[in-house]
Amino acid sequence: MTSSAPLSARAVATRQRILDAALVEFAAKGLAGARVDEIAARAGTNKRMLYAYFGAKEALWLTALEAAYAAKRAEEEDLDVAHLPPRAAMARLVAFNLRYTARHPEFVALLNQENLHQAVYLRRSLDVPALYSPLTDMLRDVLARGAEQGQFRADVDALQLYLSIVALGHFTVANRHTLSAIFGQDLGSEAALAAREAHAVEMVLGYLRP
Amino acid sequence: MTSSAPLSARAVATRQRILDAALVEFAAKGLAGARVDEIAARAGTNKRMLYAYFGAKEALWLTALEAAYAAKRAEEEDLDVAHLPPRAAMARLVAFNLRYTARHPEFVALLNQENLHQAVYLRRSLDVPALYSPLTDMLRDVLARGAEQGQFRADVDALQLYLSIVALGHFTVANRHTLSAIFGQDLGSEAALAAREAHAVEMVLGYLRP
DNA sequence: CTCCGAAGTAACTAGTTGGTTACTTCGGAG
DNA sequence: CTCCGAAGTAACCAACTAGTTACTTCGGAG
Repeated sequence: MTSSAPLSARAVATRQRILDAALVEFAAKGLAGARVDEIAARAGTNKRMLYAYFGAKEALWLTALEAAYAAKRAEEEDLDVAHLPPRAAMARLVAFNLRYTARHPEFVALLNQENLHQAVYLRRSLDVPALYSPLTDMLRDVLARGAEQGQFRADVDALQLYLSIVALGHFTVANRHTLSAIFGQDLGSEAALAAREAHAVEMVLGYLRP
Repeated sequence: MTSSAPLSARAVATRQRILDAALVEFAAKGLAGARVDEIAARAGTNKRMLYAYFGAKEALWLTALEAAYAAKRAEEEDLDVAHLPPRAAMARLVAFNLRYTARHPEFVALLNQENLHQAVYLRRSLDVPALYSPLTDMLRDVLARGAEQGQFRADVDALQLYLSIVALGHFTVANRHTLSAIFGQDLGSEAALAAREAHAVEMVLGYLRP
């Protein structure tokens, strides 16, 4: 069990390096395939300290997962679309989400792994509200404003649309290796991402057309 | 290395039971987390025969993955939309894909795992064309017919649309556990699937509207 | 009934790995 | 400079696991 006393600056730095290294190793190898020695080595520290701070491999996994959710939430909170007209705001939300997953394939990998675990670790998280995406509230607001102004249909299920927006971004990142093996194209290039983003935005806006 | 002589009916049956058991275990635990003893036990056989037929755990993984792709391809080949009007045909393709992944979460799990491996095993497959989905060709045909009849826009990127159709079905299955943990809803119920299907069809058709 | 390959059993090997113990060394605060 | 907690080192343990070996038993074809 980790100490609950406040950590010194040096201790905080070591802990953070372990967490960063864990993110890389868990994203590349999954929980079962990740190696504790490898994480410690990548962090420039040792197993002793890893166990001192995190207690167990599984506890490190959950902390890394929570940190990944928190990082996404923080970027979402910086997203301000309230001042944009509805269509531009919606395009912004779709593009943000697609680009976020493209920039953070490790987040996508962790989600996939946690679903393999049937979200067993996530359910042990004590901070579930922190996992909730502010995107859903922004989406509701933009949908309401769009409908009021006659730019969007009024009968949209916000949860369904949220799932679709996230799906459009998530899927190609999650499957980029098998898709590349089959279609022989690099889906991670800037050109491919730009095409993907344009398509996703058009798809969502096409759906919302009254 | 497995024997290349034709197998007896009994041998074929044992091999198939091992493959079926492997699919379950790999889908639940991933390659690194799966246990060979567990696969053998679930198949009602033993490690000796597993190694006799497959040679190594990784070879079993690739064979299970190829079998999963082949099973999907076989069902896709049974899908006949050529006689349907374009909109109905497109709705059919979208619904088929969404329902296929809902019925086969193990396929989704294997894809996610293979992307974790960066498709290293899939690239060793000697039968890459078998992995190619007939859906893409059907999609091109339906898009062309729809554009000819003025029911679809004419400037659609078929690959982008294919990725989106698959994404709409794949994502909620791939993330059903983390989404349930966060949103507190069972996305696998028939009601949820029906809502998801209706939404996905509307989204694609909305996008295709001229 | 016989025969032989399939199938099964059990022990084994060699290596791996999460986690622990028992120290020594380091680095920053006072 | 001293002190003490952080950090590191190295050996260790116990359990696990992929894969192998050396058999025995089973089951179907002839």
